[in-house]
Amino acid sequence: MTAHVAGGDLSRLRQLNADAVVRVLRDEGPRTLTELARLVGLSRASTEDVVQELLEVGWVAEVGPAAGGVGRPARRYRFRADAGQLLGVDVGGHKVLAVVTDLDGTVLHSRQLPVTPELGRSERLAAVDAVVDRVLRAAGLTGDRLWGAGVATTGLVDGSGRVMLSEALAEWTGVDLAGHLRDRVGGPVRVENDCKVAALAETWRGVARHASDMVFILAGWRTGAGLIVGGRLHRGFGNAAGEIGALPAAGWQRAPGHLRHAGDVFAAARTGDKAALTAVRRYVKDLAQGISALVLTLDPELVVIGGGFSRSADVFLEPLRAELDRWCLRTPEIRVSTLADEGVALGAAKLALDLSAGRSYTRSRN
Amino acid sequence: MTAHVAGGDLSRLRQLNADAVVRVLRDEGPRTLTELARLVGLSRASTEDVVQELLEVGWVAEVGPAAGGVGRPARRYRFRADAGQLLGVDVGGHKVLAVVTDLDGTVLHSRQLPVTPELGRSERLAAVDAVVDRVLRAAGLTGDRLWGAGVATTGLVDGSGRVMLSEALAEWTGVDLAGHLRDRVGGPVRVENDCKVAALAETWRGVARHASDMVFILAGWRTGAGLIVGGRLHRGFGNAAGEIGALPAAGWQRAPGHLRHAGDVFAAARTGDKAALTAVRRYVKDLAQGISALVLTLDPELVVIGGGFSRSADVFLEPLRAELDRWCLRTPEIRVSTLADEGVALGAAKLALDLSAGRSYTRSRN
DNA sequence: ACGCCTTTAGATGGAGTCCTTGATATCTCG
DNA sequence: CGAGATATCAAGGACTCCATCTAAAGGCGT
Repeated sequence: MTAHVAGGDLSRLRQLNADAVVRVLRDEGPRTLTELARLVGLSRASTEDVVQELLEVGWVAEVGPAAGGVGRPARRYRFRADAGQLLGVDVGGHKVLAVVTDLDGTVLHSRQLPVTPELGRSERLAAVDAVVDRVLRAAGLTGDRLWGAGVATTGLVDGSGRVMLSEALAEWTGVDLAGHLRDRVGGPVRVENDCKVAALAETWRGVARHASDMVFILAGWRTGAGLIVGGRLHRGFGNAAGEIGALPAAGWQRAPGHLRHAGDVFAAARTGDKAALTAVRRYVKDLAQGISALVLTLDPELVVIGGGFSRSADVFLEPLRAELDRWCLRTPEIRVSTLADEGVALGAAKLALDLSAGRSYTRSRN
Repeated sequence: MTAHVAGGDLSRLRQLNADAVVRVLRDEGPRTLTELARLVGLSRASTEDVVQELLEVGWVAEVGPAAGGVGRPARRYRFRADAGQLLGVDVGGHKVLAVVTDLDGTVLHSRQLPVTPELGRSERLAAVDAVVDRVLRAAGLTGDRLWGAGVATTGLVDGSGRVMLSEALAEWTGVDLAGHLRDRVGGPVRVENDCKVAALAETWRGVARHASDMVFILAGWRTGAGLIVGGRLHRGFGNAAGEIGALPAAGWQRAPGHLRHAGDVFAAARTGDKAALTAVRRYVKDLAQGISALVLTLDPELVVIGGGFSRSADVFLEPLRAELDRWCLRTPEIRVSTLADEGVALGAAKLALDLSAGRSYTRSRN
């Protein structure tokens, strides 16, 4: 058992207060000292001291005072999202995508390469290297300047960053992705399943920003899920949480198969094509079985639909809602992801950010 | 959004350290100052100061020094479980059970009354009053001496302690249980679903003490589940987490029906009775569908079987394990609850304890 | 332009908590 | 009975937070 948040030194208190200040500035935007003091619950004097230290270390910066208002103009401070950069990599079957983001999750640079599911292990790793190389060059960064890197890929991933099982990608089981990346970037590296980090991305920058219990559905030619429980990514004891597709009653294995016959089924369905509509209906029926199992288990506030099919959500969202109503005690709100192709990579960057949390807020003493 | 653990006052630091000391003494048993200091990470002098304060306030007590050993004998301190008492009430269909426990969850007194599912609302409430009355009298306590009270009952319960929906108990939907109890006991009162609190009890005093992700199954004439996720009870957005029985593929509604025909099916199955074995097999099959949906969703470390049938677990545990192996990616460890009839009431007491957490550790400054 | 009002900036002293160091106390072992 | 080991107790110093006071910097009315 690790030590909880078990008190400690005086410096720990300062750490907590600095963390609170940073969090407020990050979440609420630029604030004056007086506002900050009220929001974090410290006295003005102490807040000033904390901010002074954060200024020196580079976590915050001063912005021009707000115009208007009575009294002496207050200095205003903002979170310095540009204080560090994060790398997020999405290693998929059909593309490898890497992004460099700032600490707020704004994508600064993005590069990708097309690949195929059949590609061999070393070729895929080479593609990863190439994409990381390019995006770092575009950002004008070397790997050791990064605060951290996150990698997302399909399949089960173990705690050390090794791919334990990947059915969709050739020669991918057993790859030590974290080890591979660690040689190329400084800072910590973490590998995680793509559905899981996509869920992270939705709570960070997506449509689930204020949900503490959320189910993310990756809807595409593969189907998967990522769970946010109690505000945190839920991995499960063996990192296999959310793998409801294994349940035969949840027809996630066969679900996308219904869509395979026509060319662009969704477009056809939009025009009223009977066969396409039937295919979509079948797809939704299978998909809904799995989602309702997840929803009944967790009773989330929100279900977010992402993945490749999400851009056609207008076609199947209503049928899905109706189908869920049949099974769920309380059908949660359903929203469609707006993060497009970058969702997974963005979530990987968030993984990196969480990893580098607890970076020192305090100036090192002499 | 509530304020996280957002730093604050100096006194907050003392609070955290006192909390750490109390937790260590509670979890690890009596310790000397030197051991305590190492375990909580404070200096010896500071630890001494904290313990001194806890002694004055009554959270800890001194015990005789350990015999043997070289050097000056160290004073030893223990957590004072008897510093407060908790009330836990289990309002079920067939019995109403109330316990008074100490802060460690040791049951000091226990009283129960038989009831029937058909009993009217006011009669059931009268039974609750009677049982609470008796157990308090047995403990020599008045209601206002209690630190808190927890109540568990079947059905969905809302945040304010009102029963939103109960199908098993007559006239029970809409009862304001918390309000009813609040008139009779001092301290905070909380109401929760019985499966959920039974899960709590298992992590407190049962077989799941060190599991942070656990699925509790209440197996009886009703079937239900309670979830521990990330070390905490997971309630869900609408307090309906774990209601997987609503999924038709999980045959939890009909599962116990298979057992209804024979008298004591489990006893018969134990003797090799064919019909009984078939009934049990069918029961297990239905039960396993629901459990595997929960397990695939959460990937818990542990599944705990409780409820009335758990005393016959020897008959169905192996078939259940085998059935789960068919569906689960990784079948978790399965254990049988040892808390017997008192599990739910004990969990209710834990509910009360969590409620009164954050009670002051510090002497009030004049 | 000048003074008044309001709000913030910056400085000072005090209180609370923790740490380090050293002196003293008590037990075991030889 | 002394040496060694370990614990208790006390004093001084460092760090963090708070309350309070004075100075500064704007807007606004005259």
